Amino acid sequence: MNNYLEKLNDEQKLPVLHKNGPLIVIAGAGSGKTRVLTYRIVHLINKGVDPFNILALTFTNKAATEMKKRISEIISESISKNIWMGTFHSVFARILRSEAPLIGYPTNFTIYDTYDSEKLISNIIKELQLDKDNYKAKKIRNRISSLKNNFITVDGYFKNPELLEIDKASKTEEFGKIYKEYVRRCFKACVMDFDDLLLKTNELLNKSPETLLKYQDKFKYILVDEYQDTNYSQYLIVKSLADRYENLCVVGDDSQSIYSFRGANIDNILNFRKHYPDSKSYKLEQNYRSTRNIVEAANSLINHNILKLDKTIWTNNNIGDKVILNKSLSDADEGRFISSNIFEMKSNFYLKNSSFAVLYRTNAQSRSIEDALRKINIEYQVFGGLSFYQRKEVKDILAYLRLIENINDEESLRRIINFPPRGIGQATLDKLMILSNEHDVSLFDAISKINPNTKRFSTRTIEKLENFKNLVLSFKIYSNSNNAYETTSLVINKTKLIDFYRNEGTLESSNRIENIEELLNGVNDFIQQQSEVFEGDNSLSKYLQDVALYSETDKDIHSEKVSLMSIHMAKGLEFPIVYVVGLEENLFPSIMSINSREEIEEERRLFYVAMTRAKEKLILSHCEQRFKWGNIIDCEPSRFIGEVDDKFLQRNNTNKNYITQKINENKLRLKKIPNRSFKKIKTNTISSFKKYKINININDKVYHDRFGEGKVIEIEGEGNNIRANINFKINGEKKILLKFAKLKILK
DNA sequence: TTTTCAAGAATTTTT
DNA sequence: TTCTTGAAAA
Repeated sequence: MNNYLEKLNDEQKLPVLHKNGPLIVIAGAGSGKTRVLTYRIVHLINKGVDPFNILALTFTNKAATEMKKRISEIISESISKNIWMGTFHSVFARILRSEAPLIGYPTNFTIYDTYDSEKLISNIIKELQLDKDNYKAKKIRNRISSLKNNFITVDGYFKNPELLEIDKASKTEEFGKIYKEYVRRCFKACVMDFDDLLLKTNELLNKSPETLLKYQDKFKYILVDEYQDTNYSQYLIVKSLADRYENLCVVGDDSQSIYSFRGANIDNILNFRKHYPDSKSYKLEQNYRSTRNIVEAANSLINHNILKLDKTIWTNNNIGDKVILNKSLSDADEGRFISSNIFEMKSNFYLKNSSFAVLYRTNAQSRSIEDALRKINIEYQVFGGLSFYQRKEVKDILAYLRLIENINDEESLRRIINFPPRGIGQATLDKLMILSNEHDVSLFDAISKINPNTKRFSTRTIEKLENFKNLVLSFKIYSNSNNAYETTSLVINKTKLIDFYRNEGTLESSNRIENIEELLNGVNDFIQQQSEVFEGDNSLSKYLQDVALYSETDKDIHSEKVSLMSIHMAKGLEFPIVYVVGLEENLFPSIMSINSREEIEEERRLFYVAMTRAKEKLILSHCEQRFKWGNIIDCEPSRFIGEVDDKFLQRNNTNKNYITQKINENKLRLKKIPNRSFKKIKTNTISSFKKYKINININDKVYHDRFGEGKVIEIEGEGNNIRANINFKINGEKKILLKFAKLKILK
C-alpha cells in the first residue's frame, strides 16, 4: 500500500478524507474526479470499511472496470473484487435477477432495448387500430420512457389530470391505453425494458421493507459518479438506499449535464444541498488535462449559461496553441481538411492515430470523415451509430438465444418465427395472438393450445408451427447442458442462417456472414473470460445478461486508430488532439433544441464537454454547405463559435482553392458513388480488397476455402462491388465478392 | 405466403 | 440519400 494521499492536491484530499455523512463534489472537467473517487474508496477500505459494504455507481461499465483496476493496483484485487461497481442499470439488473420474484417477475427476465420496446409498441398501436400518424411508436416510447424515469406508473398516469390533459391536447387520448397494454405485455413476456430496471427496483424497495433494509445494510457507503446525469428514478433509488446511513458521496459537474433527453435531471445536482442539508460540499477547480488556452476558451463559452453552480476552472498547464477555427466549403471538404490535418500532425509530431478524436453532434456526420480518412489510409474506429448488437443478423441470432432462455419473450419470437422463412406468415401470427389472449398464455405456449378441430389453422400450418416449437425446445434442452458458445453454434447450424445469406450472394449478405462469425467469436471470448474468473459462469443465460447491457461506450479504444464518435459518447474521455466538426446552426445547436433557453443551454454544455476533451490541441470546424438527403444545404456558423472569446481563437485560412475544390466535388457527386449502406466493423478489409482487385482475370483457376477449386467465368461490378462469377468443380457456379473472398490463384 | 417494387418518410444525443 | 411500409404479383 503506497502513500496515495501524497498524490492528491489539497482540494482533492478533502473529499477523500471526509468521513461519514453525505458529501457532494463539484468537479470541473479534467480536475481528477476519477482519482478522487478511486482514492476515496481506497481510503474507506483502509480505514476498515468492508469492501462488501461499498456500492459505486458509474456512468459506463468501462468506467467501473477502469476504477476497479486502479483500486486493485493500490490494494489487492482480492479485496477490490468485492466492491459492487457498475452502471445503475447493470447493478440493479443484478439485484433484480435475484429479487424479481418479490414483485412477481421470474429471475430469467429478458431485457429489451429501445428498439425492442418500440417494436412492441408499434404492434400494440396496430392491434388497437389507432391512427399511426397520430400515434408514432417512437414518440409513444419516448413518452413512456420519460414517465417511467419519473417513476410514474400506469396508475399514476391515470390519476394525474395534467398528464391526461397533455395527451388530450395532442390528440393522443389513447396514450394511457397503450401504456397500460405495453406494461401488461412486458409482464406477460417476462420482459423489462431499460427504464424498468430502475422503476422495478424502486417498486421492489418500496414494496418489501425487508429487502430495502437488507440493501441499506449492505451498501453502507454509496458513491455516485456523473451525478449531474441521473434521473428522478435513479435519485429515488439512491435516496432509499442511503437513507439509513447517509454515507452518500456524489460527484459531478453541472456544466457537463447532457442527458436530459434520457430523463437526466440537472436539479439532482443543483439541489443536493437542499436534499441533504447536513451535507458537505467540495469543489475541484484545477484542471490537469488541458492547456490554458483550451481551459479558458471553454470557460468563456460556458459563461453564457445562466443555470449553473458557481465555480472557476483554472490550470497551471502551459498556455499551448490557440484553438483553431476552420471553415470549409462543404462536409466533404471538412473531411478532407481533417484527414490531411491529421496526416500532417502525425508526421510533424510523431503521433499515433489514437491521439486523435473527431467529435460530432450526430452520428450521421461520421460518413464524410470516414470517407476522407479512408482515402489516405488512416485507420479509424467509429463508436456508436448502428452498433454491432443492433445489426439485423446479430439481433436475429440473439432473438433465438433469448427465446431459448425465456420462452415467453414475444418480440424475440415474432422476430424469428419466420426467419429464415418457414411459411409462418402474418395471418398465422395474428391467429396465434388471438389464441394467446384467449388462454392468457404467451405466444409460444399458444402453439400448444391449438385445437385441430377448431379449423382455425390448416393442417399444414399446424405442422409448421409444431416443427418450429420442437426446434426451439430442442435448443432449450441442449442449452441446459451446454455452454453459450455450443448453444450459439447449434442455433447457427440448425437454422442454416449462414447458408441462407450465402445463397443471397450479395455484398451485404457477405457482410452479414462476417458479422455472424464475429458474434460467434464474441461468445467464444466470453467463454474464455469466464474460464479465467473464479467460479465463472459460461451459460447462455449469463452471456445474454452481459450482452443486454453492453454499450458502445464500453468498447475499447484501439491504440492504432483515430476515434470517431458523438460528443455524448466522448463524455469522460480525453484525447491529445480533438476536432469538433459541424459547428453550424440547426446542427449544433440541434434544430430540435433552438426553441427553449434550457435546451440551448444543454447544447452549450455539450459543446463545453466537447472542448474540454482536448489535452493539447483543439480544432473547431464548420462548413458553408452540407450534403443532406441528396440536397445541398447552406449552413450558418454556430452561435457557439461567437461565444468563444476571440482572443483564444485562430482562424484557419488554408482553403484557398475554394473554386477548384467545389468543381471537383460536384464532379464526384455526379459520379455514382458505390453503395455504402452498411458500416464496416473491420476497417482493414478495405485495404486487403485493393490487393485482390487487379489480380484476377477471366479463365484463371482459383481455389476458395469453402467451395474448393474453380474457374473464373466473368468479372462484374465496380469498386467495393466487384464480383467474380466462378464455376466450382464441386459446388457449381457462384458469384463471389472479391472484397471478402480469400481466393488463391492456381497456376 | 412470399417476393418485388414503388412511394413516402425521415433526420439528435443512449443506458 | 436511405430506410420503411404497403400493395400487387407470383
